[in-house]
Amino acid sequence: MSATIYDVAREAGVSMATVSRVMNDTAVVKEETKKRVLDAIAKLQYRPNAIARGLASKRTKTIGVIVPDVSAAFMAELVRGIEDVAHMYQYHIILCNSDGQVQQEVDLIGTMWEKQVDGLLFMSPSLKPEHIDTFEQAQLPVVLCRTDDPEKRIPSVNINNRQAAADALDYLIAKGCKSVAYVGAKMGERALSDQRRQGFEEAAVRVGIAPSVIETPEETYGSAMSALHSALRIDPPRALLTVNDEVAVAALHACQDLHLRVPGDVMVIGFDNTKLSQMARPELTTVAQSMYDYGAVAMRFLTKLLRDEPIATYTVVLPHQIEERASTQANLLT
Amino acid sequence: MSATIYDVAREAGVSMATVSRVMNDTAVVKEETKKRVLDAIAKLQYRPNAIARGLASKRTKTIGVIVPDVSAAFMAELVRGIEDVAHMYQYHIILCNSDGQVQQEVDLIGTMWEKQVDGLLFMSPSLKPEHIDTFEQAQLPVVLCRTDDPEKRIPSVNINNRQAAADALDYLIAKGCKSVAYVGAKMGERALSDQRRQGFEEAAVRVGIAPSVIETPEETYGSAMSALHSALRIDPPRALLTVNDEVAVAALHACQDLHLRVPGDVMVIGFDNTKLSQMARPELTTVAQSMYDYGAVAMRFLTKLLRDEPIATYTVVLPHQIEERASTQANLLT
DNA sequence: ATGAAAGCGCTAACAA
DNA sequence: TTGTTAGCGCTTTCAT
Repeated sequence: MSATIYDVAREAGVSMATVSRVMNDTAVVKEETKKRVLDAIAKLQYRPNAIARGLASKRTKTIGVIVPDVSAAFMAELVRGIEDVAHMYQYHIILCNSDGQVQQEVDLIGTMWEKQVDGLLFMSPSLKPEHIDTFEQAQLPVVLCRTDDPEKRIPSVNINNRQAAADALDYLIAKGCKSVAYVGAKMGERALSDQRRQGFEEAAVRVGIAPSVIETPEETYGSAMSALHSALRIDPPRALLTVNDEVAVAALHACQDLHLRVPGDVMVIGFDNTKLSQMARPELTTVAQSMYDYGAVAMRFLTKLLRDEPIATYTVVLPHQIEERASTQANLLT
Repeated sequence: MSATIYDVAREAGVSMATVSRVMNDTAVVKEETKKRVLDAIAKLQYRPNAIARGLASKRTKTIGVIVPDVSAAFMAELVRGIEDVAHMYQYHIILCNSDGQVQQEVDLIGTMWEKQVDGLLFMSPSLKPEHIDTFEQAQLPVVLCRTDDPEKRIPSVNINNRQAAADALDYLIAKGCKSVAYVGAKMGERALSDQRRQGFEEAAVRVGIAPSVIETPEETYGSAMSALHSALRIDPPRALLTVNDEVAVAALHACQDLHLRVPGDVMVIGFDNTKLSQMARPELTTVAQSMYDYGAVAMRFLTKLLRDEPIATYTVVLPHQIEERASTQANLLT
């Protein structure tokens, strides 16, 4: 058995309260006593039991992180951002994958509650009433990350996906593209990918071009590849705006296969600015938002909530900008 | 405040011991009593406090996972494998990033100990004596994953990197390549990338070709790209065997830039079979090992340790095989 | 089959 | 400045 606070107290000839005090720096302790305690701690190789601590103090210094799937490259970057900031503030994270399934998500929120996490970072393709109910029931500080709550009931960190898609379209129009197609899947009604598509469609109407959409079963490389192969065969648009970088790379390759040059014949613009966008040939122009920052900001937001720091807004909107690379660098206007 | 076991006991008109019994199924309880307890639980929306449970039972159903960096695509896949199996066995994971720094790793092992995790999954570029000491001190069941312990002191799950690199070389030789260069960084002495390089060098000597190595500062796309640009300019080898898929994609593009055709002029073979290998053009031949399985097997191994299940071997060696794709599909022999 | 009671290792009043 | 003493919400003997 390893040493307890009681062993340290005895070794140092003080009470356990004093040991607790020097460990947590929660009250002034005489220098000399403090030294004795520290020595005892070192001698016994004492490590406080975080579980006991959690039970007594009702704070566990751990936060729950629920994501659809860490193995998606951009999610991993985002989680890294979360973990780094958590570490800065001495928090640990319990990571769970939900596969975006509501029942699974609800269950996980429940278990996080049982685990007495101090707070929750929640990511989901789209927020449902069940989620809200469970949050309420668990009485847990929650920050949504990359997950939109149209009614703004829960604090959240997002980008303006509608605007971002519109910006991307404007950019392509300015480049001289007369026709643009959006490439993405049809997810739930409020899903992130839907917002991007809507942003595109609205902007298309605004600038007076047809809001044509190439639908892919899933938003992955393979799925997009087959959808694009058939879609691009006849009358390909001048530009492709894709829901994410992975689909954009599929677009790049589909064009190649059909002997359409990028950017000469077709321009391609991705979304998310993942590492992938720089590992493609031609390099990919993409709507940039640092995934790492996304996670970092969300976690920082949660620490503010947990430490009762003043908060300017409960609905953080992160900036986005277009990262211009080779896949759109051609001048069609001349 | 939410309900406690005591509230449930009172509501059901039984003692808390009985409530505990029905929750944990740890002794026979009369059907009728059980029903009363279950009803009370439902009525009060009772959720057991996992922290209190952990303190009393000394088991937290939590395992620590220490990785160099989740944001590396293959690590994320591996972590997903861990989490899925953990979930199957009702464990949760606390995920930490160490950036592969020994001090950081030692600190994390310590905090995981404080957190009373039931076990540890440890990944590191190379195992140092400090790690072993800390494991011993923490008295924690540990499984190394993708981390070699040459002395076999700690249970581990690995592939045979030496053999895998040798196999890759043999494959290229059989394809008719007369010269092959290895591309990778010089990491620590026992690092995984070093084992791959050594396997290559030994095999090269065996088959009688020069063991030429192209060294990259880091094993990333950008870093490899610049190293390759200068290295391939004069007298490029017939084939490139790279330390991982990311570097392999860099190799693909570097060749392209220098007007070397792949696989016609230079064959390229990667390592790890990440999603990336299928998203490259030409698609990448690679030494395959499912990263997901890597994590899943390691976690399953740990559960065996924790449940005292019989264990066949403490040093699990996962199989690998060459996944043949376009980047090596040319016949040089005719 | 059920209950009573003693911890698990710590924090946080409250005293002194 | 330090010590005493209750708990925190459970599990787990030991009785009954």
